[in-house]
Amino acid sequence: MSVKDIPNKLLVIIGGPTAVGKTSLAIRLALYFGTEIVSADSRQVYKELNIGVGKPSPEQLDIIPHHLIGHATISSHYSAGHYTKDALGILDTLFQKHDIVFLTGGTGLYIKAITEGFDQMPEIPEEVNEYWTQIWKEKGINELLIILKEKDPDYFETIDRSNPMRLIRAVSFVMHTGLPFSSFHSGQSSQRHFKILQIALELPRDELYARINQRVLDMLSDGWMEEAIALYPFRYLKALQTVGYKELFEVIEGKMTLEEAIPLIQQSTRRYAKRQMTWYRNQGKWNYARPDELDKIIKLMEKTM
RNA sequence: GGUACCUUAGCUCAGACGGUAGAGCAACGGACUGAAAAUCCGUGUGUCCCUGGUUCGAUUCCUGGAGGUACCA
Repeated sequence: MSVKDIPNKLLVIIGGPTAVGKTSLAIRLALYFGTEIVSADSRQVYKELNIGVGKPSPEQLDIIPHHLIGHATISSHYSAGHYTKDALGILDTLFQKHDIVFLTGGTGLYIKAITEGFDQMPEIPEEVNEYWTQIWKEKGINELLIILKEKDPDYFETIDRSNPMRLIRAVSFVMHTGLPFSSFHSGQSSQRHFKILQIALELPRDELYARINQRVLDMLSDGWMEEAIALYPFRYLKALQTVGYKELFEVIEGKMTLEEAIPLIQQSTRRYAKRQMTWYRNQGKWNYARPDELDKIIKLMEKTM
């Protein structure tokens, strides 16, 4: 029997900005409902990244089985497309055993891929991407705009034309496949065989920012610097374009001291949190709750089931 | 205690024959289909220290306070 024949399956998504308390709340809920947790975090997928990305502790991972944490390596070019496939596969398996499954993490795009779907597209080899990145670096953004305007005028009209990464992706796609990128953007939501309840955790901003500042200090005393030193040789990998690691690499290079880096790491983490909050406010249908409002969340779940 | 200088946005500071003001950083708002902890776009948020005076009009000039900095005692 496949999942599509079983009604009344519920996926509860716990979103919210970094450091708001997603992990511990999800564990409490998963314990209460006797189920498991799927992560939706674009940096916790890497086995080499630990302290600085706020992975659940080994003790926490012992309490509740977690999925899609540390299953990829930093050299593997893991992306939202891979995640979508992996996550849907795991959800299928988990819903064989459980009526309720929790999905939690801070990466809005990954969550959106689950709730609304992600169009199937041909894989673009990494070298193609690197080639056009090089062109951009050497000739500037205009070169990419000219190509895109010719090969995919529709997408050229809608794309953010000052965003190099989007342009590189679009040009790579168009030049490699010979097809307009826009023709793959159906904008259609996928049907899922489970119900979805989205809960965004929130805290007053002062409180959240204080937690972020403290968490950066905690991570450093847990050995974040040592982790960064070990990862320094890999600093150019995409996986390491990550809040905090970037600053610690500069400390290693002697460009600043750790004392100077700490406020900068706290600041970029706060900015990251702000971007996440913007996402939740404007993408998808979220119910808001504080991280200590367990009862409210359980009631919402009962109403949905 | 005396003398000089300073007090304008969250911070560092510009500025205006007198017509309620602007930079950098910070902050805030936004976008978002394969790097999304990435990347990109937008926005000045203000008792111009307080108090009287001159003036049609004072943040700007004058008086008197308060706070700060430096030097002299």
